[in-house]
Amino acid sequence: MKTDIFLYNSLTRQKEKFVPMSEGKVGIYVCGPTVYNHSHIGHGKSYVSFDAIVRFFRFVGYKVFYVQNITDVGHLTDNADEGDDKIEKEARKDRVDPMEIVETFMRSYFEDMDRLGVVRPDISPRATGHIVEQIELAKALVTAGYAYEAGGNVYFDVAKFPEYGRLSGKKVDDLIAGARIDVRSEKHNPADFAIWKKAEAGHIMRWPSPWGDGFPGWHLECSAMSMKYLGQTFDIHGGGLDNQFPHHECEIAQSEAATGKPFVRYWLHNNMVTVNGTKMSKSLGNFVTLKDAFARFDPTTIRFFILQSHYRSPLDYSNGAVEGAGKGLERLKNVIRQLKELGADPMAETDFDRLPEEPVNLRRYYSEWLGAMADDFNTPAAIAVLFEMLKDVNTLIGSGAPMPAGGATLLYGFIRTLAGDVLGIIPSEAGGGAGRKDIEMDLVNLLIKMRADARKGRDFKLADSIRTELQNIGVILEDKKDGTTTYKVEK
RNA sequence: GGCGACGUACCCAAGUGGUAAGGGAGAGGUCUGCAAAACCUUUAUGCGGCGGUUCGAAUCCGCCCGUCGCCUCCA
Repeated sequence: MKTDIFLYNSLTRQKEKFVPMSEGKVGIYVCGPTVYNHSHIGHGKSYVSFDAIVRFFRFVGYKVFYVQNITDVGHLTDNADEGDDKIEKEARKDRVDPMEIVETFMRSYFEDMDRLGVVRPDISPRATGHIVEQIELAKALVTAGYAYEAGGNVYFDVAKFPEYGRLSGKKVDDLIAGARIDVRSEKHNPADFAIWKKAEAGHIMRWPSPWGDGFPGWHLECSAMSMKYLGQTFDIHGGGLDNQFPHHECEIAQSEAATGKPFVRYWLHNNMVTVNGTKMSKSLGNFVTLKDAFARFDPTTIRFFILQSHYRSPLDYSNGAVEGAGKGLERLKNVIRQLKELGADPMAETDFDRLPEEPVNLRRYYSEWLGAMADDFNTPAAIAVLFEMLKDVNTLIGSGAPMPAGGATLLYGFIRTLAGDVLGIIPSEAGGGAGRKDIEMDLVNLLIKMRADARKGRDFKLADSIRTELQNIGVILEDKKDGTTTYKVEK
């Protein structure tokens, strides 16, 4: 391992040194989306954050097994016990099969994540694909006396699990005191939550079970699937802070009651996104979808914006803030472009064990970057280190001093690895002159040549006209010091 | 009402006991036919307010003010 990693464990409310269960390996489960709508900027923050975390673990040398579920049944509109199934509700509205809704939005989700540069999980298990496992878990809980059946529903008996509330810092008594009027008298205790729901007549998504036709409760899937793929006890469970209670609390209760073993060793929770200062939520209807954001900003800019604040800090989304981030990112991209022009070999591997201190002190910058990331994945601090390094690189390039042999390649590889491979904030076509191909590229180059001729003849009126007209269709020309002109395509 | 976070320059945002990172914007400069872009320099004696602990606090403690979140679906 390149370094020890310290992370903030929600369970103990303090930073702890990460010690894996199995040397060199780490198992991570992150709560995935319920696929009944397009993903919003909050999903973006959550999955980009965990993507950076996973990438960093891999960079440091861990073999990571990353599981992230897709919720395609059981998530109700009101809470774990009441309301319609979110997916089934959408399906009714559109008069389609629920699985069509699932398919549509699951694809939409992956499409958005791909654009954000989120590396796909190793497994994306779906709740409907694990009904058997969920029924088995429910049966085990009933058998062990932790759950009971009532009218075709199965509830977890919170009173039997004294640890309930530990993760979120809540007391069952307080919950009961603050609970809404309990209309379901069949529950032993108002705080009990459903692990299996009876399917009423007309309910589309249903499966046979020992308690009659029904469907699994939302919390149950994460227990069943995480333990199936990662074991009864595993290293890291992540998710949004809003799921800490009740979702994760319920997962712990179900899992530990069933196995008698600790469920998760480190809990990681990312903070929420607000929009112009207020919370974004589906019920308020003020959420910004990622597709909305992409219509305005480059996905890499969104990713950069997200990683410029800490995953445990709230993030306020506003056009101005993202624009500012985008301009900062341009500097990074520009350096990449310049290093390419200086002949950097993009394929060369970087040896991080043998970094030079001259002419840029890469050894020091690497050490600082690594320290920031290892300290609870402090991506904003890590990015700041990269920008400090950028200043040195720019000074070096601007000084006109000869670049040492392999210098451009080394600097390029350094940035490429830390900013690109780990943080994912360098788009794959970074710094390339062209954003379009073939004939369009040739046409632009033709116009550039015509403009160069006009300038040579001091016909600045024509030259400026060409520049302006190109700008009007989104092609920005930039005259270089050596007399050449490059262009970039505006998003 | 219960629980928990947070409040750092014009904006965004690191920093959890040793004397304020980074980005944007602004200002000055280099370059340029001009422009754009790029690059360089610069911008908080102070970290919501008032007390306290300490040789020393943005960092710890107390109170107050303000914002946000969870307690009901949400990443």
